[in-house]
Amino acid sequence: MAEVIEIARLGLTDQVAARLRTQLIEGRIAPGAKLNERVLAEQLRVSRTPLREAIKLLAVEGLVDLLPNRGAVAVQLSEADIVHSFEVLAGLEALSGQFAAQRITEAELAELRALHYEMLAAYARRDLSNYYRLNALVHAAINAAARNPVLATTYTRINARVQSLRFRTNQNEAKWKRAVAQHEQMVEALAARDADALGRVLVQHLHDKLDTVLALLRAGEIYPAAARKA
Amino acid sequence: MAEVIEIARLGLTDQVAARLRTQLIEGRIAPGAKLNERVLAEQLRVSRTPLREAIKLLAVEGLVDLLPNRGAVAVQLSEADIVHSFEVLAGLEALSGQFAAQRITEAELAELRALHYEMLAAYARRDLSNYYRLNALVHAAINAAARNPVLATTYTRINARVQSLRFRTNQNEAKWKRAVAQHEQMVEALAARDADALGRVLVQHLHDKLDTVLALLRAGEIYPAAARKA
DNA sequence: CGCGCGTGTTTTGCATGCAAAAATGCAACG
DNA sequence: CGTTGCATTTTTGCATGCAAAACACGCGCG
Repeated sequence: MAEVIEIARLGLTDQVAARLRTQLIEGRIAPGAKLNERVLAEQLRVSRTPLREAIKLLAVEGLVDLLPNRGAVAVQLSEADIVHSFEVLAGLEALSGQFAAQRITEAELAELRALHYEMLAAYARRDLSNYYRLNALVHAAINAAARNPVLATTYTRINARVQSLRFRTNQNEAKWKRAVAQHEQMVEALAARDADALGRVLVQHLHDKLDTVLALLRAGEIYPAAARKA
Repeated sequence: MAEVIEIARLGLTDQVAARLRTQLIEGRIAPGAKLNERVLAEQLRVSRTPLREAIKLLAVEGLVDLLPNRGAVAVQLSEADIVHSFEVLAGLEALSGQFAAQRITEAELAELRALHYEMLAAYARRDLSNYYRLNALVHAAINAAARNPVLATTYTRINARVQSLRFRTNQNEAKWKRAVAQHEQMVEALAARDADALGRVLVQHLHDKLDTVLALLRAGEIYPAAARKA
């Protein structure tokens, strides 16, 4: 809270935490993989102390699982974990949407529209990587418009857990089209300041996403049998 | 996630974190107070290493503020922080209520009623401390009935930040009566499995609580001028 | 009298060392 | 051939040591 203004370059612990977080979210450290302190410390060129601190941070964030006296492993979400996470994410997005609908400025709305059109462009080109990037920016813009930092960080933290799963979805053309249509509705609802409509669209959007992820999970495409070591 | 079954006694870091967390929530460490590593390490009879790790955990949880190269201080919530926290808590409670209304069992409902009546007894006796305890148990029971551990821990974590404020409220008879009436409505809505009604009551309940806290804050009764050192 | 500056002290941040717990390998035994 | 027990090795957990940054204080200067 009460964020200090100074830019304060962060300590080693935070740098290490950031690097590991990225690797976990992007799946570069496979779910279920054991995090060996000595090995990671050498890889990252730091001593074990800041590394250990970073790992504990990530444990609080829910990205790694801490086994007492036996180290840490990258979390491997069960189907139930995924459902629970999406349930909360949907609730938080709906909340975010309601606030955003009440609080968004014309300038923010204009920027959101711009992002939306860029996203449509990426969709038209079937440019998946840019689509993802812009998609994330749209949701971030809605969160920003909600003017609630607590909500924003809470959402971000839970979202991080399922981010790696979402990386691998959306090959399906029909679902993609539907997702784009929902984004269209989001912008409309925001323009109309219709909080309830926006909430409904966002919940539905997340629900669809959950379906996609679960389908892939059940098809065994997400956790390919044994998790290899990091 | 994927909680291991073994009871695994926790390490020093977690014990220290738990003790500090309690002290912060109960206000025994005053908001704004600086946390000196050497002093705390002596008080808790541990070396600085597990203490430092614990402090960083609490920073992620939002209970302390970390100033790079200058240690940690117990968070002192601004009015905006409080409003933001309550907005999210209300959203999470509403979500929790919706799930609980759909998923609560008869046995759980019976236990909830029992807790509710115990709470009424404490209210009748103006037994504030038991009222608080039972009040917390009622909300915990609703969270449990929602069958979503992610939601439960998210709620608990954000609630911890404002817990110390809630400790000092409810002297006001009229507001207390209103809070009890709202609890009555919660039980009714749950019995009727009316998710929307429950959600509305919970949101209103939190909103009233926010009003109370803000009133006290503005009266200067919560952060009494200068925060003394720990 | 106020303000900047330099020095000594404190405090944080990180690396390293050491002990305890867990994993591993191996051999003896059923 | 699998299993159990023991010794060795590895790995985690905590304490301590050391360097750098922040702080405190007094002195000189304007």
